[in-house]
Amino acid sequence: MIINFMPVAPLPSPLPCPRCPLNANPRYRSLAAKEVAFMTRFKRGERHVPAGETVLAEGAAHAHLYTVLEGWALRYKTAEDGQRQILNFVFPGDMIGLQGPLLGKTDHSVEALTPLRLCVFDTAKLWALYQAFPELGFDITWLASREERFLDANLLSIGRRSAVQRVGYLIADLIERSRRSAGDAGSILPFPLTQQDVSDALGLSVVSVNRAIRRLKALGLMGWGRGHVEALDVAALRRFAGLDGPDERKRPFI
Amino acid sequence: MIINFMPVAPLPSPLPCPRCPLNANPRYRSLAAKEVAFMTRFKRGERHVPAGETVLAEGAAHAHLYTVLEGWALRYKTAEDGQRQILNFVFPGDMIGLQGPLLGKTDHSVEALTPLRLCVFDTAKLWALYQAFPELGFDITWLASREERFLDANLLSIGRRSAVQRVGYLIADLIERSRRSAGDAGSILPFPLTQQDVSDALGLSVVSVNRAIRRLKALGLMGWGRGHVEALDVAALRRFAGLDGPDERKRPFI
DNA sequence: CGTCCAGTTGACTATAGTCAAACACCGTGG
DNA sequence: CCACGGTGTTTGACTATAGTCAACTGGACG
Repeated sequence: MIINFMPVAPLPSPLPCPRCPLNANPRYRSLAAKEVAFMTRFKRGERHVPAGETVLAEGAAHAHLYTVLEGWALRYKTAEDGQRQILNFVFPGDMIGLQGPLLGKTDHSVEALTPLRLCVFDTAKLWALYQAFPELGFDITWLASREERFLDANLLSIGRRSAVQRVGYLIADLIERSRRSAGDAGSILPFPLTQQDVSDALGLSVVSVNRAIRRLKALGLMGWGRGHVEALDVAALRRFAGLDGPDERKRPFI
Repeated sequence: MIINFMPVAPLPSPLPCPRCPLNANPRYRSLAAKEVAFMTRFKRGERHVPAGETVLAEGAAHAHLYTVLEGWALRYKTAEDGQRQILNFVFPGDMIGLQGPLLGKTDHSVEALTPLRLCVFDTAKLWALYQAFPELGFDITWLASREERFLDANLLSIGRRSAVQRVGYLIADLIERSRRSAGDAGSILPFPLTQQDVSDALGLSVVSVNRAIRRLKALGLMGWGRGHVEALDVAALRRFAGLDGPDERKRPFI
């Protein structure tokens, strides 16, 4: 079965902020008219990144800050011996590149998993945003804090769970986040990760990931095919993996 | 050898902000007079927590927000089976409890490793701080972003390094952070973690941690005794563990 | 002097990693 | 339309790293 991932047609022109797709998502907290007006001036343009390409490279100084409008990406670091560790996944509404303007350099890289549509901001204007709209600054802290919570959970998962549980955890989590950003789309969901990606995210070998996946399939908890997963019993999968109920509250974005 | 950790004598009265010990640390970015004046109003009082006690419990709603003035703490999560995973360590100048007011609940617990002196703020006033001093809001985002970077690094360590390297990494990192918060204090440093703590931070068993420590001792990279470590060759230890050079820039605090 | 806790050690087990080969699917070009 | 190549997945056999269990040591403290 082939599932075309996200209809990122070669989009002609940048979307004006009032028609921002994020603002239309009922699961996201929408911005007030005044804020949208400000964002229009803050927005610099758009950037489209093909799947597999690098958005941001570790170490470099970056002039831009992004919010994902469409698509998935991943954040990773590379160890001395060349192995990579995926730190987290990036979904629509998430920001990319905050570390640069704050800490002076970015310690991780970001790569597109699917074609990506990014909203571009000038890092130099970040401070102006805090001054003009403290509530947006607050939202940025919110986003940073949420990222921290994801990392906390990943750390617990990698540090203390078995290979099968880890895989279940990751997939259940991604299913949830995917549905939240794109709306429920039946039980078969596009899933742009390879088993190699999963192993890089969980600190496992590809072989172990493969065996874990087939164990989860045998248990009837999920299905896996090229480019998609089947959400058979997400509640049971979450329970198996030690994930608690998803957070249903609306989330902000910038 | 016995090393008394931190001279937290039963301190009589809260320190006024102008005499805040953090502001005196040359490695920390000091606050402007106007900011100190604001913080004086923002500060609610102080809280002293004995070593081993809980500062903040997972799940609960907390009315307070803290900045560590003196002492070490650790942030951890508990897995379903009761095992704990230490997420990160908390040093003077770091904030505790930000997740509560931002995300609505705290997903981790915090425990004092040494006697702790905390500066107490009302979470309800956090938003007022963003409005009155956007630059302080910016600094809070800075702190959140820094925490994220620590977690990124830990994730790489736990996911992709061997037991010995992980232990070396953690100890080298803690030596660096300890020195930064307290000033260099010779090669023998107070170190309030047990090997059990180290194993909980690294997703290892105590036995493995013990063997790793003696391997590092045999290599002449460090020393270990009850309540202290000996920094024999920190540069070599960092290299061995895959840590890059420490960040020398001044850090903010609230 | 005895208890307690942290640390240490050895023997054995288990989980996950490595290596290597085969397979399945998809896209390409003849 | 089919052969071919590449990538991603699957499997088995073997290895290695770290975990488990259990006993013991040694210092600190009452």
